[in-house]
Amino acid sequence: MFLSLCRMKNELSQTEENYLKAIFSISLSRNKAVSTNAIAEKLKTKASSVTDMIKKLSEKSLVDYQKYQGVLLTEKGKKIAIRIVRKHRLWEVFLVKYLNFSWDEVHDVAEQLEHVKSTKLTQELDCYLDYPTHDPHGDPIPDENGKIAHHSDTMLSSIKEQESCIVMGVKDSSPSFLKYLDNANIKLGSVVCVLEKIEFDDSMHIEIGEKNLSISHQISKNLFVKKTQS
Amino acid sequence: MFLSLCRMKNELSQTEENYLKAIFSISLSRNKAVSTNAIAEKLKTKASSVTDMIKKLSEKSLVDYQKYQGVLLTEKGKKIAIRIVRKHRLWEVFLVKYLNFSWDEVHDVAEQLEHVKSTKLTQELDCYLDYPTHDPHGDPIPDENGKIAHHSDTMLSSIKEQESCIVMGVKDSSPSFLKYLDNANIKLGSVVCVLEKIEFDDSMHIEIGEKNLSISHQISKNLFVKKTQS
DNA sequence: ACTAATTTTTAGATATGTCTAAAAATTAGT
DNA sequence: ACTAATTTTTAGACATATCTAAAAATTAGT
Repeated sequence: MFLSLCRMKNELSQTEENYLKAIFSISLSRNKAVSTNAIAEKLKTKASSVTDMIKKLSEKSLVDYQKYQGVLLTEKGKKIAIRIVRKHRLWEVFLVKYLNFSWDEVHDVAEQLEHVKSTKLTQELDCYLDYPTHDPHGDPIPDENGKIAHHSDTMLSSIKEQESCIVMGVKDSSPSFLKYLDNANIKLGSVVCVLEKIEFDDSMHIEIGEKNLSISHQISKNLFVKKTQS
Repeated sequence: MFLSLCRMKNELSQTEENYLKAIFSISLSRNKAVSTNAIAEKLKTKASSVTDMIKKLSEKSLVDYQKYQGVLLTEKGKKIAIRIVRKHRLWEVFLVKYLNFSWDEVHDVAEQLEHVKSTKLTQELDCYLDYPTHDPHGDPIPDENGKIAHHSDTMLSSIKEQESCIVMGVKDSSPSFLKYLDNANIKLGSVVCVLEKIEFDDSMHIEIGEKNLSISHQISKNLFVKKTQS
């Protein structure tokens, strides 16, 4: 018996899945071929390891690859990547909704849960959670067919003085940022009014839930918002 | 960097965890050192692979091992094995209770979920499920400190004519057996009355929920029961 | 107690995924 | 356009976990 179980069942290893996810995630921002270095940085590994893995994924027709030219996911690869993102975000919803996790705690556990293989599990979880469209950070959850509701792309930093908006998601979901938001009582759905913008450092004064607050540019440029229709 | 992530965090690989679980499971029935062959058979691998892994586990003080003499779990190893069993069974309860899995479908998925590492996850899941004491097959779920409620050890086959009992668990939890039970409407908690025992083939006629049924010895010797106090 | 059968271990390979260091190709600066 | 800097790939190792085949130890039969 020379084939591993993964190969026999046509299943991917966790590592392979993580590479696909990383390539998918990077190609969302820059829309051209993804560089070896970018993948290495994302996965905290070395470029040489990435080259090796890319060759393997290329042989499985999950990525299009030409030496020195970076990679792009094939349709097949993209489908798998989206399926993993879907599972990751569904589990995040589950952890927050039912298991008392806060939004800064879910990531590491969801990173593990996303690799559990069972179509029924994903479907039933989706149903149990009542088909959520967004995860606890406001990121959209792909549906069963891989369709992704597109994200708000307006940042709080671009809102003008005296305008109001609703917090739709976070661009940075590092625990430190999320804890800051918790502390400032900024949540998904919070209504924010921009009172004053300081030209000097791009910070702004905002009103949120009866309270006034000063936030740095670093904060405002990491919050996705939707302008309120007035 | 020569140490893998697992080693740095003092975490075990899924394979190592599966070996501990297998050794634990085997040592429950025969209470002496567990043979290399028995482990190999349980894990569907080769004796030589088992020897290699045992050496590794022995170096980590998870098993006591002497060449040619089989292995026993150390306290530390046993603790870890029990923790994995606990996680496995909690997930089984979750899958049946909330995700519409039947008792013959849960095993493979739970085998994957049991390796997810997060103390908080296990604790919160336990709480969410309302601290169940038994999994869907009637097997006891170890508590947070590793205490295991001991299992009923009476088999239906040992019940005398005209005596009644309650189904407490299954010894064999293969899908085919579980599907048979579903079909015959035999569940955990079902009240069974033994009407007649056939000496020739050890089969028996039973009454279950207003209906009469004939079951083979193969069935009756795989059902754990508790005699009803009358 | 001595052979025979079985079990267990060792030795040497294979496959996956990683790394370092050096070579090759690409991109950027003048 | 030509060097210099950067990026990417190759080559060779290493660690984990597996296997086959052969050797060693144990157990069982007479």
